[in-house]
Amino acid sequence: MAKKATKKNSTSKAPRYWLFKSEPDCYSIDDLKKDKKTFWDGVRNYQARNMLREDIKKGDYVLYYHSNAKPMAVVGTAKVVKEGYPDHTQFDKQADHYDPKADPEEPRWFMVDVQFVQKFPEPVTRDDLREDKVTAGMMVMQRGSRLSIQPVEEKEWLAVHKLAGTQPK
DNA sequence: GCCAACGTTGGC
DNA sequence: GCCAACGTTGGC
Repeated sequence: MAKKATKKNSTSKAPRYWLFKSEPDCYSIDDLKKDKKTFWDGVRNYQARNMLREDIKKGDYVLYYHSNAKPMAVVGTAKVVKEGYPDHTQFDKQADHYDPKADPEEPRWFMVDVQFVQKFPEPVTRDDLREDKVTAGMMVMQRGSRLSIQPVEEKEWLAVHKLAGTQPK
């Protein structure tokens, strides 16, 4: 049944913002810069999966965060160029994130494609993020925040760019 | 290297 | 369905 046209449709209106974590030893902002574009494979957490499958839309903006690294920091940005589709590495026995229980008929794990946008002149470190009132409240700064895909607010997106000394693109 | 926070697994 | 054990993440 069709929804009433008067229904407020706030979800599809504004551009949306996310933070993607990556260990630079595994795949860094420089790798993305070199490749221009990549598929974001290997996410094996249901909460993150749901965002990849349902919430993250083409054109959304991504803060690129280096975890388990020196320094731990937001190091640049990317944008979503393809919405959620099955992560083929779940079926690949050779892959790091092979999932023996995954069923090709009903894939469990999803990924999106992201395109390089910019690398910040300097990384915005956790110390930097902690010192700014807005960015201090980001999910990634919360204790025990393990989610590898996180929603970001527009004001946080803007504040990170301010700290980076660069314009959002 | 340590350990807190979490998610997952498996026994009951 | 509970919950203890275990494994992983990820900051410090």
